[in-house]
Amino acid sequence: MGLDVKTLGKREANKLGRRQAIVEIAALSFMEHGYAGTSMSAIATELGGSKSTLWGYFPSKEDLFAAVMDDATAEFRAQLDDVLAHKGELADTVLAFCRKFITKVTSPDGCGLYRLVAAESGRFPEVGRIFSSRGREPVGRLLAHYFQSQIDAGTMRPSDPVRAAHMVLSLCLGDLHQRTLLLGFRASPQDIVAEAEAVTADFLRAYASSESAG
Amino acid sequence: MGLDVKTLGKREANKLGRRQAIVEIAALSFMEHGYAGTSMSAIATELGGSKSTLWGYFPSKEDLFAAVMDDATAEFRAQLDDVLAHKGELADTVLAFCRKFITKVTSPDGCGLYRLVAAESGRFPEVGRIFSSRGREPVGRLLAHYFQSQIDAGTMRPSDPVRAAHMVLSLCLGDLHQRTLLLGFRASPQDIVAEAEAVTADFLRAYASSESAG
DNA sequence: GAATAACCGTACTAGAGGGTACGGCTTTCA
DNA sequence: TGAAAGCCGTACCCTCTAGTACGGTTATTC
Repeated sequence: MGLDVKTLGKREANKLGRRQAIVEIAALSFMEHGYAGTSMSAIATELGGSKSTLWGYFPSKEDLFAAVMDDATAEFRAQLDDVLAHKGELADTVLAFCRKFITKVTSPDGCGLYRLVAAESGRFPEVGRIFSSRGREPVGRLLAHYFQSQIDAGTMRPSDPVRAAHMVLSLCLGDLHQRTLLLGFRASPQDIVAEAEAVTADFLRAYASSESAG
Repeated sequence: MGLDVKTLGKREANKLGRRQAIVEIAALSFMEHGYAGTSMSAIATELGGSKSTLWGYFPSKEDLFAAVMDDATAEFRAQLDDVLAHKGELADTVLAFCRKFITKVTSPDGCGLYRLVAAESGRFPEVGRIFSSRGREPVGRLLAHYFQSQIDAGTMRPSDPVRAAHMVLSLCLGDLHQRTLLLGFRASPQDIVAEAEAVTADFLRAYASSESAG
């Protein structure tokens, strides 16, 4: 928010820091054990504090979970906004986007978050809603907007930019992501680059304008 | 296995039937509430029987879960094998495959299974392994094999059939699947057909041989 | 230096969960 | 017809969990 730590007293600053620490510990625990598998007592223990303190910050397990989701999606969105900020050649931009995106969805963090969301979005509809509204949807919109500009510029053939964006996003959630999710595979930077190049190639074959296609 | 119900006494037949009933009830419960969120007592209650009976069939919750996974993946694989059995025109076959596949991954069953697997494969590596080894991998192999035959026949351009298969599978786990998974969206048959046609179109643009491309 | 906000540890309630034990009823099967 | 397998209901044990209560301790603030 608009608050600067410097304008706060030590008490308030410590409180904010402590809250953040709780959220981060809880996020790890939720990602590792799921919602039902995570106990408040365990969080309090790992935090080092007492249960009273924990309940002082979050009046219930559900509130803590909501705070974790808020925190994680905000960070997710910030990173992806950043990825899409720069512009350059179509192939280079798409490749860079895919690298960043695949890196995220094959990282332990991203994978854990995806697991958590997939598991709980059935029981807690707002979990999926928050994740979708702050993750996939805005990223898809930005990507589609970028593609529209490329279509106008003639580097992409006339087509539906929204579908093109969906294609790239789906391809980025491909083999590497599935193997990470299901088999615990640890993708190397080389793996990620290779997959990003494959995705970019598939995309260019389907959507690049004929004169610029390889 | 190779056993025929007719060769069994009533006792054995009843026992098998009862076991199957338990597995099906447990599957629903696991898909709806997750592993940790499912209680053995609840399963026993829904089964109509007593806890003793339940423990008589499965000595622990983990054993029951494993049985559920085995059952679900076997059915999954059988259905997908069936889908890939017929052959015809490239575009028609791919479209039919996509329709079946997308129908499955946007069905409540398929979605629940995917949720369950995604959630538990972190804690139980064998869950993801079983699912992968009997779902995505054999399907990918069959699809790649089919694509190789099409490449040989000249209807697909020379390319890596494995990557082409990955592309189709990834695209089928696209927008519709994500919306079902995260937002509880109920896809209509029309939605599924539209997505299948879009996937097929993207695939053909990227992999059809130039003379047969539209 | 005193009021106070935050923290700690611990002990507690109340409930739910996995898993066990047991005595009696029903069905199969020889 | 009678043994045995299977099923049922219930009461039970032990552990874990969410959440509460409370008295003492540290750090901030005025």
